[in-house]
Amino acid sequence: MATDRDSVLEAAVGVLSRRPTAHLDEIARAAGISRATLHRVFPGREALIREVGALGLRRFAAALDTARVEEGDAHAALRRLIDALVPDAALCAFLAGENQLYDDPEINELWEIQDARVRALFLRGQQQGVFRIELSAGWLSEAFFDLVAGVGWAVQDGRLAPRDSAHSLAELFLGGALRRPDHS
Amino acid sequence: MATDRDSVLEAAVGVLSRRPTAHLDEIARAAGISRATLHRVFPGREALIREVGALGLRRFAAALDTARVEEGDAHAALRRLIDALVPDAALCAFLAGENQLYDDPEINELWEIQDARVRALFLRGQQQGVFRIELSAGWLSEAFFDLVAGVGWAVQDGRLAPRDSAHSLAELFLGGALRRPDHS
DNA sequence: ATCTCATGAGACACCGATGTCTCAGATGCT
DNA sequence: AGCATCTGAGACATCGGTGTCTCATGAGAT
Repeated sequence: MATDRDSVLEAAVGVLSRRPTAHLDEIARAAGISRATLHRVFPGREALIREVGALGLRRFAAALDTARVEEGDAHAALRRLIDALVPDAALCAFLAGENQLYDDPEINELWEIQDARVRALFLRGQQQGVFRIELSAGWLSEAFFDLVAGVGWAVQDGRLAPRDSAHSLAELFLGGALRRPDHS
Repeated sequence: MATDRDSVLEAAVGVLSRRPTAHLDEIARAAGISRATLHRVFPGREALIREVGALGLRRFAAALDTARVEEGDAHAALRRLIDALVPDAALCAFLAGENQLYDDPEINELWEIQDARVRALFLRGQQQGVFRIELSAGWLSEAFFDLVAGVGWAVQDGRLAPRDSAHSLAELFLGGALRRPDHS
């Protein structure tokens, strides 16, 4: 039952995204299982971390797919991406904080692919004239991911209501902090 | 010579902001000293981490002071804060990623004070009509810090030029990713 | 030149987390 | 009921990082 593994991974994310050094005891307790069973499902800590990373990247890729980021107006595509990504913001927060994963070439490659898709989205948006061109697509994509991770942390710690998260992220990232003077 | 301690801390930040679990060996090597000397300067790992956090908060507070965030137009104050904060972005990246520090009540209190100053800046800006009021001051302040940390990581990893960092941060955070349609 | 002191290299014990094992109890099926 | 299977609790051994020590080296001072 794949759901079993995934539910354990889900619980692991909840702990690891906040404290990457959490002991296996905590993770097992968070998953509602014993440390012995955790070891039966995942051979060891390293494997668990890798699986969490892989899950995060699968979800990330799935969000890019469901948002159809390669299609249509870049602005609309980014809004779709935000809606698709925010439910997995905690996973993204984990990915952002875990540089240890970058040792694994397989994980690294998957990450590169998804990251390139996001960069391409921003580049396309710049070409379409909807995104600012003074900021590099690389920086836009990186900052976007930083804010997604920030949303994940804030929601987990109760500083941001899950209902507001997508809106807060979209408005800040797209529109910035300054009040639009509009045409005054 | 206090500079000695600080230079070690500086090197420690360079390593710890990227890998909070780095061994003392790496930190010592990064600082150009032996593990033995590192132990002579700081009693242990815990003390070192605490000192790095304290240094980060001192710098953070100093940046808030030099930027005079409590004075004048909130927009201009925030731009001053960005300029003052960006040189220590790596330190902020460390602070953002290190939740273990929050056990220490002294560190925690210092953090609360500085964080409140930033929140107050955004609140004042909202009252002045320069910052958007649809986004809570808390979220603005948190997102701002996330982006500062992101700048720190990006610069450290060479993905963002130090020269561009302040400008990239200010433009994105203040103006958002969308190209201003202005009055078309 | 000699002395003093800081440093680096290495050895060593300690400790905590991990990984593996066994066994008892629970669950589910026939 | 009897059996198979899974799980949790606990007891180990192992390993890696940390903390402490000693000793040799080298720079600087007198």
